[in-house]
Amino acid sequence: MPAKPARKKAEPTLALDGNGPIYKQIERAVRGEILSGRWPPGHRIPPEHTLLQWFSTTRATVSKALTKMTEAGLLERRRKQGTIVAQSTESHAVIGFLDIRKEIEAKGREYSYRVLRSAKIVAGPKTAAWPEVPAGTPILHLQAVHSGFGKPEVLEERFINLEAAPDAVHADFEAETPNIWLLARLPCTRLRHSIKAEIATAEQAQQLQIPANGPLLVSRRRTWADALPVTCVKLVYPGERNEFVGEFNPLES
Amino acid sequence: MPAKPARKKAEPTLALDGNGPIYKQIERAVRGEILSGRWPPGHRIPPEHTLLQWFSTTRATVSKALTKMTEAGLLERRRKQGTIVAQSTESHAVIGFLDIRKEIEAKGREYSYRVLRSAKIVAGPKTAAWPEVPAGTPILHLQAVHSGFGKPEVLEERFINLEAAPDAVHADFEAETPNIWLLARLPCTRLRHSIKAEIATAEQAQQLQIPANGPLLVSRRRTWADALPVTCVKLVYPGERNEFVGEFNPLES
DNA sequence: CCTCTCTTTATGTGTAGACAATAACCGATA
DNA sequence: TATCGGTTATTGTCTACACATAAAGAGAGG
Repeated sequence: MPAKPARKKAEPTLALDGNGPIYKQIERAVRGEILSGRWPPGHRIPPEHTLLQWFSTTRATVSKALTKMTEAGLLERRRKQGTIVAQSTESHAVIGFLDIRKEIEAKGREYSYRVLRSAKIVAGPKTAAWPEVPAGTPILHLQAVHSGFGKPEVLEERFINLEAAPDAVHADFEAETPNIWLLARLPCTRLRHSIKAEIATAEQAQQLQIPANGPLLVSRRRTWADALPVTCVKLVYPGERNEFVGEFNPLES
Repeated sequence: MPAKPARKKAEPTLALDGNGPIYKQIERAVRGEILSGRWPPGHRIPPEHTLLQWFSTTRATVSKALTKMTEAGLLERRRKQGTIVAQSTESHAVIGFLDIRKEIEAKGREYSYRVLRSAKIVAGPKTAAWPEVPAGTPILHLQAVHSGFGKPEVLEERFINLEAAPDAVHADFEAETPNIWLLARLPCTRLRHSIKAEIATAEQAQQLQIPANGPLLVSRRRTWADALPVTCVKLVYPGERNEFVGEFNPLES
């Protein structure tokens, strides 16, 4: 005798849209709840067991969708506790740091790289920006300009740890930029970078062919191969002409 | 009659290290080959079928490891064609863009947020930095200062689309910064930001209490909720005192 | 009241196998 | 030779199930 089903939960039981793989449909459905605010930050979403019934699929598929969203920072999952909507939707952003050659060529300009100075030194006061190398370490000190159509675009000042890359003294960096040369030889297992703004010195302004005291965007990067410091590079961009742009789309991937 | 086995491949058949989940061990093993240069960019790695034999596991597990690395940009996979090591080992980096309040409080300073100006305007020449809103859209225009111990740290100029967030006119942004306020109400589905260097105007220098013509780091962000532009914000940091730092460890996750 | 243990819930990881989709490859044919 | 078509290798997605692991909660014993 079928008595009144006595609404068990009255939850709307999300629906799939039939587009593409099931795990992506689940992702869209859940994301829709979050983005619409129906599932606010901190909300505990139904457990996998419930979702697999709503969507008539298996745990592996539901889990794949939720795990992906967790990696994207949209959800937080804990055993026993369940899955909750993450608190901070915005946290960090990705910025493109392409190969400078590609950057310049992408603007349709002919690329050239010219080494202004190349000297073998030892770590000391000159490498103050690179505190990780012990004083006395042999270092290759490079100063160079990246240009497009002969017009200087970026200044580069680089230190290369010759204990990590002894061959660097013989390399032809006008044929292959140090960045590329190093990457091809030594794995980069750690990278640290920073960005700041500075005012152009007279020398920099002249080298970049910009007015004196103009703004500069300075990017400094240090890389390691395992525990061994490999290189420290300072890239100087004219502030007026350059902008680092990043785009982040929480909806995808 | 067992003839000489005639070395089939002589491939070293990578080994697992026994630490943690199998798929992570596979990840480390493969990453090791890539970072060491033994598998250079463009190299075709053994198909899943081979790897699952090397590692005595199943396709699902191998696939999980490789798919994860693909999402991280280390590999490229195509049906039938196989899996190859991605060309650009270095491509982009993550930069922390935390809540300014947290940034300042992390330095141990007492945070305060003061609204300098708040005006209801319509989109037009004043919102040139925000081309996505059609002219005539009602906009809330805010100017504010983030301070630590009373000392100005960051200038903020913000536009809020009142069609997206009509309540913003009544919000008390000194109690809750616009960033937090908006995030709690509207989902951010797309975010676009850029960084550039500028020279402080007299007014900015005075507001930030820095010398005139000093360097500034300018970050501009625009966000969308689905297709609807929500806010456009320009954050101005004194270049001397601030640095955006990011750390990236290709070995993890 | 506190602490310990047991149970329960939910996610984390793994196995085994299936079919689908894609694109390279190879052979047959015009 | 060039093109068409079938075969095959490889990844993409899914089902179904199993056991491991973390943590909350309940109950027993002090």
